Amino acid sequence: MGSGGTGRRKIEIKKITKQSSKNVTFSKRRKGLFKKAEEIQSKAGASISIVVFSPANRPYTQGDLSLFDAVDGCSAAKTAVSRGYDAGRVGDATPTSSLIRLENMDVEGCRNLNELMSLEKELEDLREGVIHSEFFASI
Amino acid sequence: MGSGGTGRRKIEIKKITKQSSKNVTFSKRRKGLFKKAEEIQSKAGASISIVVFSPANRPYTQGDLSLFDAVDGCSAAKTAVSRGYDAGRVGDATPTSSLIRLENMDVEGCRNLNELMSLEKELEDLREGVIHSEFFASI
DNA sequence: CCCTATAAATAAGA
DNA sequence: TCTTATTTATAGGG
Repeated sequence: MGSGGTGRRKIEIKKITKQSSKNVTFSKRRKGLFKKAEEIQSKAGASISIVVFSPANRPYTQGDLSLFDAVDGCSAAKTAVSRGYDAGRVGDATPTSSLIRLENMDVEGCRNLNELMSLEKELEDLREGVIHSEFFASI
Repeated sequence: MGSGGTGRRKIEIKKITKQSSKNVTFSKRRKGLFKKAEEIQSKAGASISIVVFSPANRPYTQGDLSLFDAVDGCSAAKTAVSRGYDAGRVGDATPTSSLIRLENMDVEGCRNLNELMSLEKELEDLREGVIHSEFFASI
């Protein structure tokens, strides 16, 4: 024994224990996220779809994924929305694909949605300041 | 005046005030949801994509939407995951489309992913009970 | 899984 | 937009 004593088994246990609590954190927080998503749907009347890839790349989803097709139906708009409101961080799944998609976008077909999104951004900037106005009605 | 006194203007203001606070609720909660999604990504190492349609059908997204393609790449798997882990509530956008998609699924191409998901479900059932095990490592 | 102390989100008021 | 009382989420331990 003495100064060594760091058997293989001890190291293994330490590593796995850390991973285990990381997994617990992921599980609890994913559950919390999905719960909040459901609340927004029921309390505020929104429609939400979520895809979560776990640290081990296991997929979890909530909501009808065809909601994504509503955005997906116009790839350019989809990419634009994603880039406009995104923090830019994606994880390690497919980090550069939105750039690739951007080059193949159908600009003509997306005109209306893009205009909608410009309007959205303007409203987003205005919203906080006029939130109490009695004549501001649509979000 | 008397017992009437409910002028047109008064009714308008009341209606818009209610809608306004509903919008405030939606805005605050959407912000909170996106914040939590970012936390799970940074703290737990997950990858998340979200699409939210506001009560007025305005789209908000977070994350690289191509994550959905990773699921979307196999429609059957996508639908299966959605149905397996979903609460079943979708809002009012396209409530039945996942059933439609199910009929067009490419079963052969999805074999591996479907197997993965069966395994996932088994693990999901087991996970809570063995979460403290030193040899249970992957979520 | 449950419990609970602490931290975070949020609804309402101004 | 800011503040705050209250509700809700979560980390850590059992």
